[in-house]
Amino acid sequence: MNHFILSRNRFRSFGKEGLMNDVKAGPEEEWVKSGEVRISDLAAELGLTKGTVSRALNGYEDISKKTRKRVMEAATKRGYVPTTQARRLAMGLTETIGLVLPPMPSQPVNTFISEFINSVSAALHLHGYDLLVHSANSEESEVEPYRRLVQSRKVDGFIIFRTHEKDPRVNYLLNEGFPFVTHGRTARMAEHDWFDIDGEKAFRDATSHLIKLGHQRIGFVGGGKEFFSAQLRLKGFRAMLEESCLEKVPSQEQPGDLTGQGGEIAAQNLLKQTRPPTAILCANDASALGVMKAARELGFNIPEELSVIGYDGIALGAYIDPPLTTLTFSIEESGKEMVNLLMRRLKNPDLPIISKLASAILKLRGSEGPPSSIQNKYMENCL
Amino acid sequence: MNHFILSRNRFRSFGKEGLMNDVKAGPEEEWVKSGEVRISDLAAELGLTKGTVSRALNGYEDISKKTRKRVMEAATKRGYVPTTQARRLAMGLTETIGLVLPPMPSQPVNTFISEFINSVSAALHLHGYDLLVHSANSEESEVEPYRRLVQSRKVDGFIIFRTHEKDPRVNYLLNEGFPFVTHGRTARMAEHDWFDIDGEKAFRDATSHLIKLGHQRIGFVGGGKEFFSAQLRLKGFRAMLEESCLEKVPSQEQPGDLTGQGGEIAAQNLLKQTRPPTAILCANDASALGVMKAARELGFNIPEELSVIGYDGIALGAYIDPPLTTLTFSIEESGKEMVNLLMRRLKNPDLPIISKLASAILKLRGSEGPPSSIQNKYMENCL
DNA sequence: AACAATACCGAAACCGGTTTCGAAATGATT
DNA sequence: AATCATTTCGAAACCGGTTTCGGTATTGTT
Repeated sequence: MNHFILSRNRFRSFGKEGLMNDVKAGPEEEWVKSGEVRISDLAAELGLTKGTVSRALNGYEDISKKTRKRVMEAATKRGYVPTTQARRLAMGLTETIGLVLPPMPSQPVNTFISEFINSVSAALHLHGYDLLVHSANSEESEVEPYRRLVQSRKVDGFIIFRTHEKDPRVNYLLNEGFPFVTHGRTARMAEHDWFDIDGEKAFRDATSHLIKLGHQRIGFVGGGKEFFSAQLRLKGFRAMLEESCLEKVPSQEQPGDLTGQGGEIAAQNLLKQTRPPTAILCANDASALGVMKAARELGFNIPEELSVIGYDGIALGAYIDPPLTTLTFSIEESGKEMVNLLMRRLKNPDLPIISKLASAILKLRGSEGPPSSIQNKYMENCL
Repeated sequence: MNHFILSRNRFRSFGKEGLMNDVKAGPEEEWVKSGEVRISDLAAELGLTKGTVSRALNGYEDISKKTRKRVMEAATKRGYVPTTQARRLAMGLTETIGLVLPPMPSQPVNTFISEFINSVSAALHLHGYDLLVHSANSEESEVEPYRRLVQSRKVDGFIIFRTHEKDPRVNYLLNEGFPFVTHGRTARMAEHDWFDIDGEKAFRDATSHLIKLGHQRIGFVGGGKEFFSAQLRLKGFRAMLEESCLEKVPSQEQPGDLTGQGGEIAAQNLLKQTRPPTAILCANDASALGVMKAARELGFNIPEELSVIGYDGIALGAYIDPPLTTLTFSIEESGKEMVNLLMRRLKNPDLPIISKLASAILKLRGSEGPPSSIQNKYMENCL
């Protein structure tokens, strides 16, 4: 339990001796406690200066093979691991990336986030970087956490997700010249690296799929105007309707908020109309679940009387009845790609902006099908 | 974009001047770029030494009110924020807590994790601590990430969740004398602080509820022997069966693995028996969803022919059909409590071990009900 | 053998803070 | 006014590394 105490200044004087006594030195001179040896200890033991030891360990060319070997062996034998804080201070970087969680909605249905954190963290680790996860306080401004992390120099860069079209976080970081990558596009996407899923194409595909099944009145549950991705999904939906010469009924586009509850409300609005849609596209799986719940309660059978398609591909969707058809993409790949973009930027801040657009695929699981009565008049007109 | 460069040694010489030129000094002497002023700059500006400035800012008693005020004002005016890395190095602590994510199962249904991270992160922030999230590589030993983080001194303590009865992480950290708190109990729980939900009582309650509804053959889908909490839940289940003089049929206890898929398999085993259970208790919600899926496919109506109860209270459970009855607890409270325990330990490593046991409550949502045919013979015998 | 080139390492500054210690300035006491 | 106690601050060490610079010792060249 002394680990914590030993590292404090006021007890510094006992530090070294206390350590020595504390160690049960085995017959082979083993050290049971690890991480308590400093570079100066190594240097003293080897009769070198700490500068030399440091250079030896870091592969500098001006160290002879012999001493390098000696240093290496002593280091592994003593279990030397450099103190991260000191190394980072000296090198002027934190080797840490910040990820700020959005304020949790009251109904968190976000299996996405944990998967995303996991993949980002794993990818960062390959580059020797750590992930600092910060939670956003819903009372303060959205940029406040970023500002704090930048000012206190706790991170070298950010990973931002759930972008808005006009994103204050992006504005702030661009203004500061601070490195970051977004998951999702913004109005200023030409000025920063980004990774995104082509939601527009995804929703074109999904809409097209529904149209081919014979649907003519298709509803849409969006994800809140503040999210740019939701806008793009709506755009794809509209574009495909237009292409197919289907009527664009404004009342069939509902806002939503990416939660189950939002989906519920949106579905009620859609289904209580005199001519309700025969299919509903949802901006994410959570709202799709809300839609399905509302539909059940209003007596709509899925998929016979109502087709539902979500977006995100959450695993849970496969376990409900009927299993949710959804647009999926690899979260793991997303995390990896974003980390790659960010690492590139950190290594060389002056490289040109790059971006990557991945595509979602439509995973048919059973919550969609042909409408009960098929009428082809519009189709014929168009083709 | 020069933020990154300026902080590097090789360009240090331009650093200061570069800053000054870079700043568009407003009429009121505003600094648009923040965080580029060091304590030595402040000291020079005020004609003080950095030691004095530091003590003034940190509220030492040996600084006159007048100079303290001068220093404070200059600090806020210049937007001075101490460089975290330097402060931490000097103080010998990292102000960072580590959280290692378990290797993600192929079917991640963990809305729990993101909520937990969120609440822990928020609670830590109140104490000025950061959260370092690390992902576990499934190929290496479970303790390896902890060892690395300890040796490189990246964190001051850990938050561990999903404990095992004999938990190698706990063993390692206890051996190192390194601070941590667990979410869940272990065989050595007398030696470390822990927070847990009383899963035993929760499952007694749930079982009791089912028995009162008239169920006599109740199945159980566990969570893998490796998780201590799953064991305790099983224990509560068994205890209540015993109390009620119901037969404890071994074949009605299935292992499971806390995933939807595991629940599916377990349910198939349970329901294909000649006398299948009329109710199934699940170690978590994810497996409950798997159970419901398998039940549907085998033609069991829920809740008429089969009652299902889960554990975790994930929000998604409310959106399926029927809504999942489950044992819930406040994840936010869990996070807060654990952080409190850990902070107490960090402040004073020698305090006695304490623990906190919270209780889950049974949230009835509709996936359980009386069995189709009620027989009371066992009940009578017992009472 | 004398000299230049190279390999190798020590000395010292530095990163940006915190904390200890002692000296000077101030105030209180006699 | 002299003495002593307090306030207040400067000087310097320190945390644990990294990196630059320069000086020997060694090697290579003619």
